[in-house]
Amino acid sequence: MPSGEYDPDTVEAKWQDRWVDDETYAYEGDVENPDTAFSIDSPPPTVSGSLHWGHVYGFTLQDFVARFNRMRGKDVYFPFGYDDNGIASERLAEDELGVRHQDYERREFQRMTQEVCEQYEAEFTEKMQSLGISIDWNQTYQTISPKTQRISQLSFIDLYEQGREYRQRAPAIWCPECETAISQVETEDDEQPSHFHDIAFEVVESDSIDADETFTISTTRPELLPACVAVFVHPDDDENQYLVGEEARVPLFDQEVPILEDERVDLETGSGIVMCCTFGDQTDIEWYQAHDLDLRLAIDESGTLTDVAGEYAGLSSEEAREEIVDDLEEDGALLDRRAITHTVNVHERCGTSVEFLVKDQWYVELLDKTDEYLEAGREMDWYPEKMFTRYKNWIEGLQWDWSISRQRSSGIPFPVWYCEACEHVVLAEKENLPVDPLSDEPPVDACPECGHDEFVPEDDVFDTWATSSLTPLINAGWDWDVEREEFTFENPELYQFDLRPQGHDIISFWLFHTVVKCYEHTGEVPFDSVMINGMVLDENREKMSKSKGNVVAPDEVVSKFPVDAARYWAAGSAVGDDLPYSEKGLRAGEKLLRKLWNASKLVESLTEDAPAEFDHEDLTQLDRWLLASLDREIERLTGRFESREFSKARDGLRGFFWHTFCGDYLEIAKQRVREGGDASAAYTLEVAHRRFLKLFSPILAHATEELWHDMYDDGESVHHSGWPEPLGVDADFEAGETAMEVVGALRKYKSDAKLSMNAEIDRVEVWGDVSGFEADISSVMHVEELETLDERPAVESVVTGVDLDYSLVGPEFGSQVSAIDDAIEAGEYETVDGELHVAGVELEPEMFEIEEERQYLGEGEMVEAGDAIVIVHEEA
RNA sequence: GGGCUCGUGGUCUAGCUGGUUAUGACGCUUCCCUUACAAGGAAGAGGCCGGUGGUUCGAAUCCGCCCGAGCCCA
Repeated sequence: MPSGEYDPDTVEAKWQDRWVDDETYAYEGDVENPDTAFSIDSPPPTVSGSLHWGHVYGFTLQDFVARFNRMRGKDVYFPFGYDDNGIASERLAEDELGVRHQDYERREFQRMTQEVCEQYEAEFTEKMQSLGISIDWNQTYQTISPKTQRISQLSFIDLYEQGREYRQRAPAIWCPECETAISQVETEDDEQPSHFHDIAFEVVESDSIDADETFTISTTRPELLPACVAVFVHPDDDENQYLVGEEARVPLFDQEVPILEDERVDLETGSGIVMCCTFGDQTDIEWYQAHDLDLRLAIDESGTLTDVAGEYAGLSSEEAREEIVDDLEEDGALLDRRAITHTVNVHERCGTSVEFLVKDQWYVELLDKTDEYLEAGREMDWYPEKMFTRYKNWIEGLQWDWSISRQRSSGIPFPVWYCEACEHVVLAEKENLPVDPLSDEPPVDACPECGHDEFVPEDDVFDTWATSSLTPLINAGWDWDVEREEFTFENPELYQFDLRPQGHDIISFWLFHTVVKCYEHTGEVPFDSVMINGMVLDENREKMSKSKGNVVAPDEVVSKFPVDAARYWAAGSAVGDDLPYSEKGLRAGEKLLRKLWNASKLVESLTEDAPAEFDHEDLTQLDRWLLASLDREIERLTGRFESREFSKARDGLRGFFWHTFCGDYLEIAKQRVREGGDASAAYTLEVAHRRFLKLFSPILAHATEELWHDMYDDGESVHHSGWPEPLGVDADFEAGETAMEVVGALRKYKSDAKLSMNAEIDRVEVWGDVSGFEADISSVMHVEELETLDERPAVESVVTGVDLDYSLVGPEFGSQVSAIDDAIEAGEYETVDGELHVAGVELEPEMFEIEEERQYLGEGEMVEAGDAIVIVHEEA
């Protein structure tokens, strides 16, 4: 029985433990009847040791959907994935164990990583459980596990066999210090001192160019001269326009390269003419792709110059730079050398300037099927709908296929070998997966193409998105059935997934790639619906980031506020909109918890003798009115949960509970029960209260569970108690509304008269239909004698103006509306037979309403109550 | 630089298929200890709906431009 103050610390921890121990949220898994499952494909967070507040927000929104559907009788599949297949966890393992991944066989290092991650995963689990998210803890997976590796490799093989993958040479970002490829997100900008070298290039003699014509190029990297493949001039650069279409001769190395024009030339830097080398920076790569330039690879993996550099081959790039500068000077080609600082791309981990290398890389073909992928996106329901635009724009802006190769030493390997002689691709057998070609043998003894018997293993690994994009397949147990020679699902009833949650920042990567891959593997769009969540901002509406130091730690919040208060906060904005962290929002949640708790204590004390059954026909007007109003609220609320309008669901339910139930109804009902043992009221209180607990349960998961067990059923969780259906009770809504307005008017009267709310009032007259509610009004407002008037009391009405219905007047009279307004303002109008004659036109009765102020001249004091009139008589 | 989204009292928001009185909550002011709750109740103040043009009889709402914020891409 609820008593005293609500103690969330104890209550929440108790239920979190019990939910886990009792497996309250376990997925039953009825494969027979796929319609009962409601499956969620929740993107797994990166295991790096801490969950941030954004995770809490995202998971809480998913939990609203999960709990609502569970209440509606669905068998909810809510899994949890640990994303430990990535750079973050690789580094974690290296740091914790004091090792380098290069020193281990890939599989072994992954086992070590998995072990290190286990501790962090346990922490994740504990934290998620302490947030009360209704995850089924029997359904977890790790992206580094052999099972996931198998699925990733199966995916690769399937796409290859479908002809959706190809291999091509392309630039990769390379750290010469770590001797590894890195992704663009692992680079950062760094200001470094350097030198600008002004170097004279000769123009190759032609019909329009004389033999000794030269121009100047400014570069910080003269060692890249041997890699120069073109020279660029800006289209707006009138002075140098004559060079476009000619050829330039590179000093010292003498290769002749085209002079082209391109808008990406920075006119402000150096001479405004720039050389393009393969590759010095990102722009060089763009030029290479845009202008179909040659490749001249002058620097290798270790930062050493190659044979392309002729006599400089074998030197490090620093050594080569110095020698080349010296030789240029000797030749007279070095016109100037000056110190500058400039921004360079460095590896965030070691600070070394990155190089661009050209590597063979695997691609998933996308560009030929963008229309289909767009259509696939359209087949899903988007919450909110507007976020589909981002998916659409992303697809429409695609310019390259998806590169899935990463030249890293750990990660999930490509299950591929190449024939040493003819480069024929040999794939692993599906039943043998996962494999690592670096340690495992290919499945054939000789090349099926040329018969050669030596193979080169592919040493690249998959881009992590290539694995992250398979979570629906991981969850549904996708696998290759050797007997039947087809792909199968262990839990086919889960696919398509009913809900895919996703942050709006990664729609383009995570969601898009997942849709593409699953669509290609199954021929079906993986998700029935997508729910996009916004970002959590700090209290000043700024993005949370470690460097700003404005990150909110979940632990801190939860130690200060109840988890249910955080859940209340999370329901505070439209899905898809960013939400600022707000302690005020959390406090509002606490207030609601307190209100619910206190109201429940009261209901408990009033319903001890409540009958289990009561014919609804025999309930009093007020009781039927309350239940019928609750019916309406349930319908509204259900619709809002269905359309994932959590904020409206929350505020609507809160308002109804707080004002209508606690404010209007409970005040009356408690007197009826206390003073007369009213069974109708006691029954209604209990029915309504049970329903409120169910309705609040998706949001206030802990408090409702505690109250439910205390008051109604210690055996079953409120979260499995079933969503209430409307009772279909008949009621006179209008009379009920009027009665509540009369009560409100009497409260205002007392407030204005500085009377206490339980002060007695001698006599009240009411004009207006409150039939059936008279006794309720009297008892709650302590009215000795309440009289309803059949006739409108003698009220003197003073016309104060005319209220036009512009939605009718506007279309009818158009430009005359302002004249009508002016005439009314000036009082120049009259009513004739119900019509309003004004400014030379006649308005129909439905177009206007005469506004009047009512003054009561009789005895007692008049209080307005909407359309009703209340007259208070005090004997004094 | 390009695309998308957002901008409403001090704060967070509803409304945004155009209709004149802009919703609710938090905070604030005044009053009320009424035995569920004073962390409650009643009343009240506070917004020219980011700015600026336009469409219209009428714009928070539709359109153009500008400013600011967030995200993605370059």
